[in-house]
Amino acid sequence: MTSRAEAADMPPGETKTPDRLRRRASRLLSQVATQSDRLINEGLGQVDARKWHYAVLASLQEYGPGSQATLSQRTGIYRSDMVGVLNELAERALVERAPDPDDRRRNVITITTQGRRHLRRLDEVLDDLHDELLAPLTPAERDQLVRLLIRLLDHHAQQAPHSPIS
Amino acid sequence: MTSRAEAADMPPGETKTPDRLRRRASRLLSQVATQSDRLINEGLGQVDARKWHYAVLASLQEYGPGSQATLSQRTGIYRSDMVGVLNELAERALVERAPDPDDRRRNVITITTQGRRHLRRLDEVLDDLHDELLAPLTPAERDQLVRLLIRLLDHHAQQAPHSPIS
DNA sequence: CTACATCGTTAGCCGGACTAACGCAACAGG
DNA sequence: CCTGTTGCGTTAGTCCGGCTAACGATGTAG
Repeated sequence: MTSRAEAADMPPGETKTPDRLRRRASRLLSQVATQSDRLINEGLGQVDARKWHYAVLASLQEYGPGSQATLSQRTGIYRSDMVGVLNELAERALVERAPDPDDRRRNVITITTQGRRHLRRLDEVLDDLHDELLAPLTPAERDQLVRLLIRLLDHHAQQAPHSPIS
Repeated sequence: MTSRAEAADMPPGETKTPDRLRRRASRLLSQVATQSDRLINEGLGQVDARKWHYAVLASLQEYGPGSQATLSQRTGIYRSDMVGVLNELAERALVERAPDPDDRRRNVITITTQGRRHLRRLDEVLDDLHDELLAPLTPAERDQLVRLLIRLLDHHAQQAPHSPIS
């Protein structure tokens, strides 16, 4: 319908553009995302971290302390999974989980000094990993890619379940 | 809670961009891929299909019949999962699975006429879905995105496990 | 006081990527 | 001809990430 004219009525056996498989954005996205995830997970694994650790720590550093629900929205991590992530972070003393005196249902999560140090380390590691991930692209292209993805995300993040901020 | 405490322990002169969470390509990729997957799955679900069906059918149409192992490489679907996909396709008579006389270990998979018709339908559906997925982008930008992703994929697909063609 | 919403937490589902192992067939070399 | 190796299809199952459901404790509104 909304594709390049070519497919209207083709004899059976003829194709439109020869590599539709390769060009379908959905396929590309999921495949590249898979590669990316593998890379990031392996890399972060070597410094005893997971990508969620980064998300939470960065969110804390940039937007300040918050309840688990808040962090959940900021990072896009489900609050059911947030529990485990915060456990891991608390174990490592990168984060402090204290009951909120003003609302005893909540925990206030604060990043510790160690946490900040660790975050800096993770930022370095991630910079390197992204260098590897985006190796074939020039800086301008990397920027372009990021911009495009952000626009897609912003467009779809609205009516998404749980609709995360980032 | 939304206190932009940044200067907290930032070494003077060295300022991180404030929304690193939002700009990390790895995060963007996985988030957009998730949205994309949701969209595609829902859309295809409404015509009793999965994205794997499309991958296999398109591969058959474009590169001709092949063994399951061949299809596996062409589509990136693991051969252990290919079994199930082909079962589904064969149930629907979109594909024929016949033993290869030349090598009795193999099955030769052929697309049927029904399969070709179904593929055309799927292509339409996918065109629409991609229109929705890429809605915020101009045609030029969509193309740019696809190009960038292809380059990333090609770069990483080499040393990947199972290293699929597409 | 009652009804309802929110928070943290636990448990569990589901789909997708991936591995292990099997039986079978093909093939290469002695 | 036998023998070890490799490729094939299949089964089973692991692991992980996104997501739902439900609970007890707490807060809030009528």
